[in-house]
Amino acid sequence: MSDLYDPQSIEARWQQYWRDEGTYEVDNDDPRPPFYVLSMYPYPSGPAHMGHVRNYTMGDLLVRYRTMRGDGVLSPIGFDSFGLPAENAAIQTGTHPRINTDANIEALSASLRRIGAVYDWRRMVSSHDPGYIRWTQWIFLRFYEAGLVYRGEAPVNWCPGCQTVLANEQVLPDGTCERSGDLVDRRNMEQWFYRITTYAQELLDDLDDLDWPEKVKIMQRHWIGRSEGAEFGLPIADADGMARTDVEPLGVYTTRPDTGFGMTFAVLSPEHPRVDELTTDDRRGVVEAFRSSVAGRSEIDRLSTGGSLDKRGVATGARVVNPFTGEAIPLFLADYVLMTYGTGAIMAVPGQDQRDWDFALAHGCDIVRTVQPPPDFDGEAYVGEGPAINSAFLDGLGVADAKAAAIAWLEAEGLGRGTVKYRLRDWLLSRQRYWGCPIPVVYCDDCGEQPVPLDDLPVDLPNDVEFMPTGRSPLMTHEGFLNTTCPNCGGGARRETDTMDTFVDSSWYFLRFADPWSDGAPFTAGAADRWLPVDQYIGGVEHAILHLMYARFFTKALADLGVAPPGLREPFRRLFTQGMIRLGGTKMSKSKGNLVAPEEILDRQGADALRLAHLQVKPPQEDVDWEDFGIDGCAKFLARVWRLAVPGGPLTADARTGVSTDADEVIDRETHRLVARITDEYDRWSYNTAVAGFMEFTNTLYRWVQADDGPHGPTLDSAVDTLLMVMAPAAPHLCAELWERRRGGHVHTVAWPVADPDKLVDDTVTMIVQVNGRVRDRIEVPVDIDAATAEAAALASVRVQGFLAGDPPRKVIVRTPGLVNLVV
RNA sequence: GCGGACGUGGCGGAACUGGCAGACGCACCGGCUUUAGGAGCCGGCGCCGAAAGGCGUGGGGGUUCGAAUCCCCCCGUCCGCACCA
Repeated sequence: MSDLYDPQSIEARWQQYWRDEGTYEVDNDDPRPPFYVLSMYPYPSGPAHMGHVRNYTMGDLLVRYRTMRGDGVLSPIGFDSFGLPAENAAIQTGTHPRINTDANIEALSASLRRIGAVYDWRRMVSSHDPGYIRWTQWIFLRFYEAGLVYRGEAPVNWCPGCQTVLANEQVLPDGTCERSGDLVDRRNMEQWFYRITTYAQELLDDLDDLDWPEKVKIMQRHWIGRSEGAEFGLPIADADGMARTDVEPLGVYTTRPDTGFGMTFAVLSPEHPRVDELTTDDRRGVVEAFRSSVAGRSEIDRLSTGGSLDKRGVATGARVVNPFTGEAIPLFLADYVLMTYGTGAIMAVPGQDQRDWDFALAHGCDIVRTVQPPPDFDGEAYVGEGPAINSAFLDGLGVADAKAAAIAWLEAEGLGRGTVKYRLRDWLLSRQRYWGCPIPVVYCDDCGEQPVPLDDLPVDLPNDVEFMPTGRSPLMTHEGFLNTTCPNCGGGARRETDTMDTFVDSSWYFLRFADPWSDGAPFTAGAADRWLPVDQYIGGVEHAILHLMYARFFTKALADLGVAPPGLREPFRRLFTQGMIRLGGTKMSKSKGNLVAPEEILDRQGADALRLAHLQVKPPQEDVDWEDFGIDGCAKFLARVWRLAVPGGPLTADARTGVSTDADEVIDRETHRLVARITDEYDRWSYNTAVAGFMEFTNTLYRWVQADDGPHGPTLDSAVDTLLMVMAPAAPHLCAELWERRRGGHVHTVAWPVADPDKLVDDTVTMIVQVNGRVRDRIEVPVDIDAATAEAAALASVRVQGFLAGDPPRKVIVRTPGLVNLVV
């Protein structure tokens, strides 16, 4: 063994040790208090990139720290191994996705080990394991049985590049696919959905109690988009403008029922089922032309076009009756009214809605204000608070009161009712691709749609497939897969060829980790009860909506079905979102080709230096530029610790005399302060300052070691040992190696040190003396100094007297023992 | 447009509850080691000023004995969401 710091040799050795010894394996009957640390399920794209390193370094630090604190820490790992990249690669190279995926999992696993991240590898799962597929399908079928899955025709987002449909969440604001970047178009297709909207209210309410970044909670609230309003009918008007009683009224939804008296027209979505019925013959041609011009456009395109409103809507020729005023008002179609929100029809109130205002001007409709704007208001539509006007029985009421009164009136008249709507829509889970979890349903000519019996799971993917350059799923033409028997009648049937969105796989993996050996259920409720919810979940903010919302839905649904413990309402108690790594000002990503490979750094400076650099460079939750990383500085620091701590080294304590000096007391206090400080910083994710703490303490030790009147050997030894303990979660290899050489045994299994509170305060402190808030002197005083003595000491200062100019201070503020402020 | 985060030396950042602004690191400068250093150790390092001292946390105002921190207005950067009825 060399006495020089040689990360390569020690890191490989300890990585092997942790694996061989099973140091971080934890059983479900472990007597220690359970603590579940989880980093987000990675997609295995090959060796780890810097983003992985950052994520898994944070997680690993916590795993090791909590273990030293005495917890039985569950630290599992698995791989989100289904998905398009592997299938696209298969299309290009002809290699089956399973082969690439397995190789990538191996590569990523090796990377994680190389950065020193430790897991209970016995619990590893991958989405494409038949044993995992089985339970993903089992959950689907249980949801199916419970009515949480349905198949329905719906306008969907079709990505021509991916040859599949996408969930709304997977379409970017500019209307392109988040994966391929292709422009998504809109078509009607028969698809599978998870009924996530059943849980909309609970998903919203339960956010309040989660210890998550406020930013993520706000994003989720917005995505769920609860709104309160009223739904009511607009009677269809006859030629005289009178309400017809022989035709169903047109249902509209509004959040502003208080402005009903200002409704001067109404607007229908172009795909509304009643367009044909209501359009008058003279308008039919124009309406049809408008409808077909809108038909091909994606929802996002329709909602984000800024074009002038006269082109974006047409009159139907029909009129409806405003039930508030009894007047007949025109009915239009407009592209921005969507069939998928509310009732697909709106009442338009130009006085209180700018878009309606603009539309009214473009189409010659009346404008009536029903909320009194303030005197200085010079805008057009007024959306603020104010008393109702021109509104009969609502006049004078504020917005909230007027809303309530309007709803009460609608209900009393039998016209409508108060309602709550959500922006959240059901989760479209089917994908027309091969490399995903097959949807376990068959279609029988006689019995129709039939779920696959639970005992027949898993429905696995056939391996003998050919990938077409078109991207069309090979399942659609694979006779062996397609042909099956009906579980109901035993006759011939065809399998569903759609597979599941990969977000399904990541919606329950954290539960499987609790008991991956379970063979009678996806996990045992007891194990889930023990470990869940995850005490600390760690990942990227890019999953703020999709993954986290879906996982929350699954957890709630599984609990309600009795699969998960009934009290388990949320999967992740605490969430930490770490920042991303940029290079040259842009996000590092494979597609941008600006990746910095961790391997070179691991080869040269080692895993501990890379980990430390990630921790030190910035607060963990912030984005960071790769240019700002100080790997060399961290490597240099680690070598400094090595020289200080390695037995027989140039600076180690055994070279010193055994004579105790005053320095012993000082260094002992410093050591206790270090423990208190690092413990606090670890607890609040202040890893960058923790690294500063290691460095400061090391600098202090260096000065003492080289001082003539420094501490004696045992005191210094104890200080160095403590440094190794508190650094062990951050730089595990170096600390394990030095600890073993100095003390024997394993630093990661010793108890976390505890600071003696008495040693955290000195007998004296430096008291600041200010004159008019400016620091003028510093005086060393006893910690228990009283106010009068402190004031006297401040006034006695010669430096201070120079600023008082002989006059007594007008006012004296004393904050013992730290500060005296003299005001003149 | 709406929502959020943020703005501190040459650079990344620190200052947790209103009380020493600039910890720690990088870069730079100097010294030591008989000095081969891209090694090691020690020291310096906000700006102006010879000094005393003054000025300093994006800009402007305010609260306070005291503000990087709290309040108001403005400017700028980044990130979400975006014609949702």
